[in-house]
Amino acid sequence: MVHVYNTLSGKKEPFEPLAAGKVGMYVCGVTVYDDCHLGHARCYIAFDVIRRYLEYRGMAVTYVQNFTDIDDKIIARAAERGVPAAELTRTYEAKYFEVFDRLNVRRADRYPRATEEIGGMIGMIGRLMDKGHAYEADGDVYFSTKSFSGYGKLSKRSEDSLLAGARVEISDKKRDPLDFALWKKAKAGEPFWPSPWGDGRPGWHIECSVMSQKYVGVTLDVHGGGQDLIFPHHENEIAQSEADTGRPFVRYFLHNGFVTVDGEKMSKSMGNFRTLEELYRRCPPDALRFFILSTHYRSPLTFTAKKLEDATAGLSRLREGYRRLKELLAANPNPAGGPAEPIDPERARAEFEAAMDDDFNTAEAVGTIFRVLSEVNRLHERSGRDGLPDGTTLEGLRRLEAFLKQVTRDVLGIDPEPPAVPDDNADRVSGLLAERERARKEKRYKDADRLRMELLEMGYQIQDTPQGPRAIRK
RNA sequence: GGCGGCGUACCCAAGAGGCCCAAGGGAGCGGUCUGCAAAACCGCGACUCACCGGUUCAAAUCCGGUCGCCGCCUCCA
Repeated sequence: MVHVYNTLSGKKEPFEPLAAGKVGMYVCGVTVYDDCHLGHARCYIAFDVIRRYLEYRGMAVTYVQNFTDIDDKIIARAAERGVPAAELTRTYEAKYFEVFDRLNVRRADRYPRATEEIGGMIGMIGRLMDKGHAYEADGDVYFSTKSFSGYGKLSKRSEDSLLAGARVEISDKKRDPLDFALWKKAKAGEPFWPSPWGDGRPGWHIECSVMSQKYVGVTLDVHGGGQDLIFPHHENEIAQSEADTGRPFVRYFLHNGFVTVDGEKMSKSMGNFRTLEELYRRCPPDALRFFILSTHYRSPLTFTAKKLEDATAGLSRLREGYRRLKELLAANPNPAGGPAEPIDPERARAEFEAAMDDDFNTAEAVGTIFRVLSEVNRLHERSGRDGLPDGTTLEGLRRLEAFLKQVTRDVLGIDPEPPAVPDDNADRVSGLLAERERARKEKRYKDADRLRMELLEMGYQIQDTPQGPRAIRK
């Protein structure tokens, strides 16, 4: 049974979707006016793995993620660059896919754009006005937070405590400082759409209420995003949607923790963010993904170059272990013997599932994988000397291999054996390798060492194993 | 000021009442292998979970307090 930490209750709860076996999931997407950074990566990797694990558990998941392609920042950035807003947003949408494909984040079933759902938003705003939850003021439309009794239930704030913050935008158009904009009157030179309240554009929160309802359903099983969206974004979405439909908006609210850099939140306003493109120049995307999954998704994550290196080393250890398992299978044709299994694949699976069932604890899950690989390595070591232990069959190892491949590649999204990139140097490398072996046999160690250096400079590390030398591309 | 989170070995990070006298990764050290290395593999590693009290037969895990760090309350994943 999957358990998830629900921000609504502040507790872990058994995960039971509204319709058994079907999960409707909506995750707040990016505002497309700038490059994506590590914080985005953490969020979308977390929800990617959540989606993958629910599918692994046999559920059919509908996953929708929006693009916010109209807002103040977009307008400002477009003006700054002298390009139309729509051109700017399309550029960054394309870049979004570029960087997230490389992180092996599976694509959502749909990526609705705010600008293509204006009609639906006007519809919902109209319904909210009819029900007395919204009011028009000089071309703007605001949601009346006082009209919705559950306001504050997600972020656990009372009206008083909200007001005490006193950082709410001051506007004399609002009847109450906590009210938020559903529709904003157009200023000169801004993109606008016609509406019953005059030309304007939607507020930020309304798009998610409208698009999630349209593409996922009235009640979402899972709604996700970063912790910074809890207030006001998700709080406001609840108010809009529940005031509109009278039904629960979300069963399980899931929020990922922040990425900090040098002890501070990484964000656009801090100017300390690491774009993904930038990071890819320093480490492979799969190592970055592995790094992110090494911490539970709700915990804070501090970025340092050292941690990235540690993760890279950890990932290659994982792959080396998997390679050895394959080697074990290939090199040991089914020996005669009884049914004894050196490693129990079912136990490995049970441990992995227990970790993931517990609020998608990928850090623990990765630990279970390393534990079983450790056993694989020991077996590999032993079999190198004496062959597989008496009474061993390969059936269990085959199942273990299938299990490892499934959970690392399909659930965690990390291929245990990444497809070999074509290597133009292959012939030359094996030539040099053979030459070095000859030199070693003839005890011309100076020559052998020179060849080793030569290969290293080409980017290949030699591993001398009992089975002969191998060249590993760095 | 209000709300929330975090503090576990040299670094990172799971664990949330007894399975823990605490997973896993990185680094380090010891060993195997090697012509020597490197790599790889194996082994070792916290009498203890920021600190102080308390509850309990039993606490890293619950409660109270203290200290330190961070986030949200304003656009933000």
